[in-house]
Amino acid sequence: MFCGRLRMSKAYLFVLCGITVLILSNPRRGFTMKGGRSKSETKKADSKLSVKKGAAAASKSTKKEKPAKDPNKPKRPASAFFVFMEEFRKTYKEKHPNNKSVAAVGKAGGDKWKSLSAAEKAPYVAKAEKRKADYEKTLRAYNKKLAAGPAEEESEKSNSEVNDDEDEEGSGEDDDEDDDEDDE
DNA sequence: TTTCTGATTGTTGAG
DNA sequence: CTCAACAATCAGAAA
Repeated sequence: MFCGRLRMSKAYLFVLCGITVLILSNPRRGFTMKGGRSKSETKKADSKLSVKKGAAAASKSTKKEKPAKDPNKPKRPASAFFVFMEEFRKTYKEKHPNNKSVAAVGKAGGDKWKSLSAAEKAPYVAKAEKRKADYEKTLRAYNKKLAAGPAEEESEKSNSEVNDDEDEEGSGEDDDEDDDEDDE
């Protein structure tokens, strides 16, 4: 505590090591304001204060490495838990409108999630899978774009670009197959 | 003003 | 196979 926040995130390390990178972080406000992702990760080590920081710090110490942050880079698909959370958050907010801690919602959500049965998780998992499929498609377009020409600044002309040959949305949206839950 | 932090679990990516 | 990072959220805290 004397040091205040020792747990500096990647961006912070950059600042300490080189301010150059920080400058690059400025323009990103248009894309994602929340650059800082949580670092709680696995609680196995119970290391809320370190883990990723330690490794990152070591790396940075030797040499500053840029994580190549691409604005076009597709974000990872939300897992079933996150899908469930989206809805859970609404419910929780109604019950606790005064709550402002995301941590509280997270805890409650996690607890509730564990309380759910496989059958109950089924719909969420199904949705998550769908998201994953979409993610793959997006990632594919992203890769292609990189191959096409990542260094292209200023689009001179509207390029239709991403449309890849290949399937174009043929998926039947409602794939609600019977859920024969196989719970053990 | 802008960026980071917290807390949850799951999934993905890299080693 | 295993570990680590990151996915959303939202208001507050810090620089």
